[in-house]
Amino acid sequence: MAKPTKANTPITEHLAYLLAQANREINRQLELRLSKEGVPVEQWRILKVLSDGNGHSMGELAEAVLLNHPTLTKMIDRMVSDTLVYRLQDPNDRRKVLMFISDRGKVLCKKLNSLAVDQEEHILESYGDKSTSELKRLLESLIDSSN
Amino acid sequence: MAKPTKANTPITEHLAYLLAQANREINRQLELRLSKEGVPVEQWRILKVLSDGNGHSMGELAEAVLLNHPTLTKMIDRMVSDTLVYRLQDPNDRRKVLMFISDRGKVLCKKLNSLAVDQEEHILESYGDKSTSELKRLLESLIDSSN
DNA sequence: CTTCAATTGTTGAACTTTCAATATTTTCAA
DNA sequence: TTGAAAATATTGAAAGTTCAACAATTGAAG
Repeated sequence: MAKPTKANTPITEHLAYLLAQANREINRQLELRLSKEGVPVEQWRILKVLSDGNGHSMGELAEAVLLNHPTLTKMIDRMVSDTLVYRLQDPNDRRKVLMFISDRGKVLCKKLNSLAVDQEEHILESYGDKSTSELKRLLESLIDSSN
Repeated sequence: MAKPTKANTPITEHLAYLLAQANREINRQLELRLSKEGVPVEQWRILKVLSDGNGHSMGELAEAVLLNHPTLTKMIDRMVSDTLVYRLQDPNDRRKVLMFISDRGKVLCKKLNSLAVDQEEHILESYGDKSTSELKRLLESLIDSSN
């Protein structure tokens, strides 16, 4: 008889797959709401990170919004065109560029936040308070354990 | 005093963000392993779904491997070129195309499976048995509750 | 039956992302 | 202090994805 292994496990039982599936679904829902303002999820993330009012370098920002470097550069180009954010050279380290949110960006970010909160509330309703916070806890700890 | 809201919640506390972050990290690890065989994660998923030996229509497959339709068509084009899979018209419904895995595809799939199992075991080690199964359970139930 | 709507899959154009190479500035060791 | 290595951001070409339109087939209502 063959040795029992995990090799033939259906794909739906792999953690990597479940994460991809859940992410896809939740992201789709969020995308749908944000599309009311014509903004991709990544731009919302950028605005949200910048909305502390401080300057953030491109590297820092790329890490925070889960984009790699060249992709972020080009997305920021678009957002600068839309005057949602602007660039300033870092006076302390002239290799760096510091990104700031504009007034227009702040206004948009507020609208987006409330659309996103809508979604979180919708999830809470169908999925439950307890499951949600437990899931968040486990995800955080998974991320920690992966570094 | 301003009404307390969730609007200013840091992005790192949103479920959508945590999912994206965890997915990105786990996916990156898997990608790294599969790159030993020069295969993207999506192709592994396709091979795995087809490795039941049955024919699967493009629509069914797209759903299962989390790709949208045109993207799958073009990825399958590449895999047909690499003779990992092949197309047959469905005799019962000639709108449909049925995809099958080739022998070469089966051999490759086996190698990929063991690379993926490696990863799952690595996660189990650092993250723990209990957390992993609990996380899987919660993800499944989140996906269920989103339909 | 016949015709019109729905389903299934592909295609081409537009857009986005990625990889590798580049330019600039800073760091640090000799 | 100088020169090599590291860090930071951008660019251009190649590759991939997406959107909208299309083609083919089936289903179903009149």
